[in-house]
Amino acid sequence: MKNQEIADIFYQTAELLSLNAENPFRIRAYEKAAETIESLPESIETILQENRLKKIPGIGEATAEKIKEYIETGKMKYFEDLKKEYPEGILEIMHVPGVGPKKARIIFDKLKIADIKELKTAALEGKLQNLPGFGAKTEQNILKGIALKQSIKGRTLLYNANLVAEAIILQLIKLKEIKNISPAGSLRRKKETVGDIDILCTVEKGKEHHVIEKFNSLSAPEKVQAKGTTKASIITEENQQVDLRVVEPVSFGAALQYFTGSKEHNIALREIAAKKGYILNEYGLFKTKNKKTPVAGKTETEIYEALGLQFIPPELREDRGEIESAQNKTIPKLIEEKDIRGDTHLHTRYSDGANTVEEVAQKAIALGYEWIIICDHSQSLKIANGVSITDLRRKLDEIYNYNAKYGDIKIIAGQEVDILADGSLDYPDEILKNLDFVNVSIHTGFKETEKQITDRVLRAFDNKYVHSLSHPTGRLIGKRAAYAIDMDKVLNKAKENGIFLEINSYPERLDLTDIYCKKAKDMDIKIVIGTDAHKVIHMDYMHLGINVARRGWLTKDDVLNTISYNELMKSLKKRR
DNA sequence: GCCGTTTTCGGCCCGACTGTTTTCAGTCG
Repeated sequence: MKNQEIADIFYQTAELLSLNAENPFRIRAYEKAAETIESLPESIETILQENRLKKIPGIGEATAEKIKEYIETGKMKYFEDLKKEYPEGILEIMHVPGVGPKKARIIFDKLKIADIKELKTAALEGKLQNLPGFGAKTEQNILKGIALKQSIKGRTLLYNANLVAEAIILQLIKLKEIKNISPAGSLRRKKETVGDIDILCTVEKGKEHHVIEKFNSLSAPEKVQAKGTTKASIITEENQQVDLRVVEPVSFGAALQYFTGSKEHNIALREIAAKKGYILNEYGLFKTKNKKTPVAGKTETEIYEALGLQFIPPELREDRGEIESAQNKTIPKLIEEKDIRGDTHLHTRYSDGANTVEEVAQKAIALGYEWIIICDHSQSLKIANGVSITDLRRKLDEIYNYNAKYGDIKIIAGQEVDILADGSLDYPDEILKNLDFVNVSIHTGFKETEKQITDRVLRAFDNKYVHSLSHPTGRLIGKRAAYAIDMDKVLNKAKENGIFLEINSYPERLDLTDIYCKKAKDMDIKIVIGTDAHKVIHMDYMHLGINVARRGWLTKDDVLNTISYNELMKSLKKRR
């Protein structure tokens, strides 16, 4: 799949064009093409082969040609030529907070500075403040920006960002001036990683500064990035940037909508507003001719309704078809936490889990579950204390006895079975057939070619005892890329053989991703959500899997965790 | 560069904050 490579080239093309002060809409067109390609659920090579490039919204004559050229030759001449105009480090300079294309260009043109190191030296020597449009303050801010860039985290796992946001909201909510408070931005959209944390609150007019002051006091004074009457920005101890926006209660819905984004979703929404003779901003929806009295603004729902749209859940707001769907009133009722009746992927002490079968069962009861599936690692995975055949028999006995003795929860006997190098499974069929649930996965050979890995998985799918593929792409967010796997082929075979795909809820996995969930749904492939808990406390990660499912447009009916024990057992026996 | 039941040419989302300026450009989200 060359999707990401091509998207990255288009992103960089846009940045280079911005240095040249190109037509901003042309720049935006490249960005839009990049965003679209990045979130395609199929390989762009396939789309090219089938001559469908120009059917993709945002891809036109020029970008289609460039994609074709890149796939066929491995190069894109237009981009290569643009790159030659500047030294490599210039984009890095442009990424310093406070420096954009205009300033980067001046720095390069006037001082021939080509990387961050030189930029820092020049700032320390006072060489920047005399540049046109620069001053002493700009120079200091650039130094601060360089330090910030080096210290601040990139994107943070959703799970961790949530903890930071919750702590701040807990502090702010004590203020009596605050009427409403809510996370916004990618945090509210439940994106798998979060850049800046956005928090929105409403405050009666005239009292904003109390709130802003309190917010700014939550970080070291020198880490306050901005403070106005409606907006402030700090860096927390965890080096996490947090932005607070303050609006009046009458604008809560409009502001929540606006600051939740995504940018692309909002742009599309405002285009619709303009066509209907409205203007949409963070204060409300207004008639173009009367910008004083809003038509809507208190709630998000009334804004969407005024635009002729169904309410769109935040998780879907990525401009990936949700607006058309809302126009046609076909936004699905997304799965919710309360729909969940069980967890499909739990480890115990039989392999590398910290708790006993009984402890896991007790936690599941506390969560209100009806059933759980215990899936420990299989025998060859020594590093995770994979379960030998002898121990597996003991485990099955224990589960059988538990179920016979207690009626409080149904424990289903499963295993997470390794797919070996040749695509065979880590237990023989006569063992597999005793398991109620066989969840296969890859833990070895991450560096193999796409064909090798894909073939292993496809061969595993041919085993009639297999039910599900766990963490299908193997990625660890921020640590390890997905292994090379042809997801189109995997999805097709899963469809053909009735194999389920797992959303692994572990904070750094979240694998399947939202995009493939949507694709699986469209192909009518069922999804299972497993927390992959290695301690009972990890069983609380279920909501993270649900976030992914919701971002992937999944309803209750698309996910097997929502069905009863009897229905589940019936569907597990289908293939055998 | 993309796009089209108001258009194949002329549009393309909107506002806050900061710093360098004397009314606005650049950056950011």
